[in-house]
Amino acid sequence: MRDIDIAEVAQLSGVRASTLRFYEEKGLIASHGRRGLRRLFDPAVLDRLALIALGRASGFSLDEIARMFAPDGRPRIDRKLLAAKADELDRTIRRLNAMRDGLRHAAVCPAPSHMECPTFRRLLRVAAAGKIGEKKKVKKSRRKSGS
Amino acid sequence: MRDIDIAEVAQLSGVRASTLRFYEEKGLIASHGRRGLRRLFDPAVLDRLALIALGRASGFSLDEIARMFAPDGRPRIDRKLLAAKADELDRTIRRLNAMRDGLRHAAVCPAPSHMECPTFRRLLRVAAAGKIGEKKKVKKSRRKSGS
DNA sequence: CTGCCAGTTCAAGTGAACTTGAGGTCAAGG
DNA sequence: CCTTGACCTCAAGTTCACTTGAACTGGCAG
Repeated sequence: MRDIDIAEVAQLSGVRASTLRFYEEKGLIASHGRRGLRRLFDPAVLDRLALIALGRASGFSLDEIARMFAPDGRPRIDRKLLAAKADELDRTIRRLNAMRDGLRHAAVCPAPSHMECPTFRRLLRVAAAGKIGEKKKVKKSRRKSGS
Repeated sequence: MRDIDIAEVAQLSGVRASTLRFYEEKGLIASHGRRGLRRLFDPAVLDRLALIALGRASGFSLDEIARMFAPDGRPRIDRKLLAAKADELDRTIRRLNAMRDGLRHAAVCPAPSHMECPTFRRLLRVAAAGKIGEKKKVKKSRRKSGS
């Protein structure tokens, strides 16, 4: 099963063909040849896509991810950068934990209005602090698979 | 100290004036009047901004946040929605934890290439799974206060 | 009274990450 | 051989969350 076409890559990875073309244009992935005009990919592109997904999920931009690949295409990830991202992620996780606890509480809070609940107000302070301090946010993509 | 102007709100909240106008236009906040043409805000707008920050930080879009306020302006947050968001956040956190561990490991991994490291490959599978499953991502904002 | 400057409006621009549309091509099946 | 349909290219469009620019206004200091 050497060389799979874009439809298959899309199928196997869950990434749209248009996105795959976009990624190729950006230099994030490479097609290995063509059959007629159809791109042919090495199955290893699937690993690469997973790596891209990983990077995105960890807060890297596509450009940052692109920079992680050596010109030759093999991942050459800067370990210092990695450690820094891990730390950043750690801080994000801590804030998210506070958020989740706050939300969870607010969901069952007996106070008539959330504003009257001390726990909720504390959460608010956390949110505000995060915002003023370093402002980090989570964003879910709006595409397919409704939760 | 009744009624503060936009510059003060910006100062106190860390939110730019342009953003405040944008939020007002979107119906997320309201100015209570004007002195000349300058908007005057009730200091309570600061709570509201914190609430907005909280929402953003928890993954709500501005539109979703807007829908959380009753027409009269008081927050009328759906507890079920809150619980759902908390659960979502929880899943995100779990994935982020895996990411962080993976990054952390990759940063110190002795394997010559990350691709040859089983731990890194496991991380890749987590990333791919998350991606195909529900695809959630974290994004940091690019504004002020360099990390 | 006059000018300044921080505020105002409205439209347009930005950047990230894609998606969509129009028009074209080609390998395979009937 | 000819149609078909999946893929191609390239440009433009979309969404989100703001920011920026140009032109204007008006309260307050001097």
